[in-house]
Amino acid sequence: MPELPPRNDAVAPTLDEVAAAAGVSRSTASRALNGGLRVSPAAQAAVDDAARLLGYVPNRAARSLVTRRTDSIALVVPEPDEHLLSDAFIGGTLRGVGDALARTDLQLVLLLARAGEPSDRIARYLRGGHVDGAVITSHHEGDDLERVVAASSIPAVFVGRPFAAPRELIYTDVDNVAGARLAVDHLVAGGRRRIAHIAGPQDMTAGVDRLAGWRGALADLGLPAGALVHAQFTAASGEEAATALLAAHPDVDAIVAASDTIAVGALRALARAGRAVPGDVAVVGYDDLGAAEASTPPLTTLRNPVVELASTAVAQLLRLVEAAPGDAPVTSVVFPPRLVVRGTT
Amino acid sequence: MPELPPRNDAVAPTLDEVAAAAGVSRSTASRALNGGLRVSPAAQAAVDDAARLLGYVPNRAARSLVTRRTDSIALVVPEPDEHLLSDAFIGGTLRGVGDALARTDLQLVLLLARAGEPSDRIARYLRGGHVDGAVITSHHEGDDLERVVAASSIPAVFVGRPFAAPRELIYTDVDNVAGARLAVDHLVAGGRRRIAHIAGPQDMTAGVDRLAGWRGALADLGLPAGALVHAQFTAASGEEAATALLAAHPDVDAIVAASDTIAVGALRALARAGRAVPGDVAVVGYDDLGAAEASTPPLTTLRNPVVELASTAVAQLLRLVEAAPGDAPVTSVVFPPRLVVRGTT
DNA sequence: CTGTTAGCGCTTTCAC
DNA sequence: GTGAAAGCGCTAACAG
Repeated sequence: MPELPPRNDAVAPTLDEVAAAAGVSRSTASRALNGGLRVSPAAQAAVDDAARLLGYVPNRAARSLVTRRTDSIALVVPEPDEHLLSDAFIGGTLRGVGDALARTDLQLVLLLARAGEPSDRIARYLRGGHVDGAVITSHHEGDDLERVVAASSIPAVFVGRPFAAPRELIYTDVDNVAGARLAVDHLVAGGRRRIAHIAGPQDMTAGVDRLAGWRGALADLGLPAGALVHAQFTAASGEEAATALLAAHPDVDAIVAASDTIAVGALRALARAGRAVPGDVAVVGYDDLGAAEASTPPLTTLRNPVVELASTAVAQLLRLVEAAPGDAPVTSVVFPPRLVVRGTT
Repeated sequence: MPELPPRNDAVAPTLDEVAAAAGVSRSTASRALNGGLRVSPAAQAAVDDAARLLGYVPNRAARSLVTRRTDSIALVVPEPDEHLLSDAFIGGTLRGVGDALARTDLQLVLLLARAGEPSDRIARYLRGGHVDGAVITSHHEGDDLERVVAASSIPAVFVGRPFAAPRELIYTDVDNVAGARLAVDHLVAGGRRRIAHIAGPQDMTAGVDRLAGWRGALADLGLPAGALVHAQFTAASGEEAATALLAAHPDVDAIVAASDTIAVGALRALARAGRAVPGDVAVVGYDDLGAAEASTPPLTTLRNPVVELASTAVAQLLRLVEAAPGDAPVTSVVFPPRLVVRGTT
């Protein structure tokens, strides 16, 4: 039975103490603790016991100083606006990230941009080598994260297609173009012909792609270009946009909204205008993150698999981080859209 | 003009390189970079320039190895369940934390419990000294975080009153007891007398306190003990509970729900039962995190200031971390409740 | 005000 | 299989 050194409770035990307790050298203790390559069973057992007894937890700072790995990845949220934080987006994303990290012992560092602050701070952090990689979510055109990532050598995966250099930047996304087409097809199959779109912000590819899908579907079906208005991803903005839409185009019989929040606002505008849903006007939302199901009537919508998007992003990132020179290249992943039919169509 | 060493782009520049570029010793460079105490203006300028030119970013691992500070705090989410992640809770919490961290250069490490996993991993992490402090949110009775925190010396602040040792554990919370009383008072003022409660989970103090407030208010007002059912913090559970409630007590004229999600479910049950709201039955929710305003009709509710709760928790934590022996003790902070009257009362 | 000198705790050659 | 020694990048005495 090895002699145990006095336990200093205020300070975490060091590897030296574990080694001493186990009666081996620090090197052997280190090896034993890190997979046990070239360690005798006896030494291994002694070290394991000592570590457990002492409640040893390796000092990550010391380790990463020498390994040059931090065993942590960053989740970057460049614009924590109302939309992102109050919707279920961030929650779903966290769950996905958590799931993907579950089998690892990586830590998650959250990098939230601060209101009105250039992404400079985040860029410095990322290139400072403080994390092994980054998942970047809620990315807007104009914040220079794309450039930073492309320029630096930090492994990174975007959640949601970035604007530029799609060949070089890796991302996960749902096929927003196909999703919007699905919405139009569904509405047309339901007999609608005057299908309007309330587009989302065009500084996010989700907004751009959904608009493109709606437009493309109408064109492909030989339908006239529908009415188009723009909105932010909020109910208030959606309500306002829908009100304007109804005023300018009283004959619309369907609305494809760029998000469920927008659709909920549209529903309100329709109610105020005395239009029955789906009797007079059908509505399709986008995201299915809770608001769609909770709305009255429940929204027909397109599923945005944010949990899967996030967990896949982390999985790809880990591949990127671990990549050896000869490995198959890590690729972007695009999920197919799925229509969820409820009460508004 | 100091000679610049060749810039090695693959590796971040070290303090030595900055010092060499500035023509000073490493210590002087270090001092200059850390507030510039006892550094000549000339040296300071030279170091600043060199650091900027080289794009120097201090290595946190190396720094924290010697300072014994990590310059990061943890946000602990012991049970990232459906409720927490899909509601606006986590988003609001993140915003609050982000706000409070804005003036610091502390990093945020997110510790998410994994499904079915004992909080052991989190406990080890916290006592491993990997963070300077922790904010613990969504804490349930039974996860041993309280014990861990009380036993270890890690500075910690709970968001939401913990169960045990309230004297020793610091927290921020809204006064949930007073909030529920406010709800009852409001309903009574509106002429209601048969006021039921759909209680939340009793393994969270929010659920316990809201129940206590409802019960206490009825007693104080000399009203008979109202009908009581239990639910999880979800709409589906709330609907189920409300259905049972209406079956067992058809004469209720008001419901105090332990959360807005529960209230939304109750609204559905009432609609299905053909009871007009607020005509036949008034409903008060709790939280006002978006669901209340979005519901049809909009819910009267009690505001749960999650953003403030979180930012205050961080503020108190920073005080705790920085505390010098003689300082005034850091205390818990309890916010008064605020009733938001909308369409259901 | 400045430089020299020691480490912080850990992994990793490199001999044995 | 094991230990000795070196060093990751940084800060903090301590002399000067």
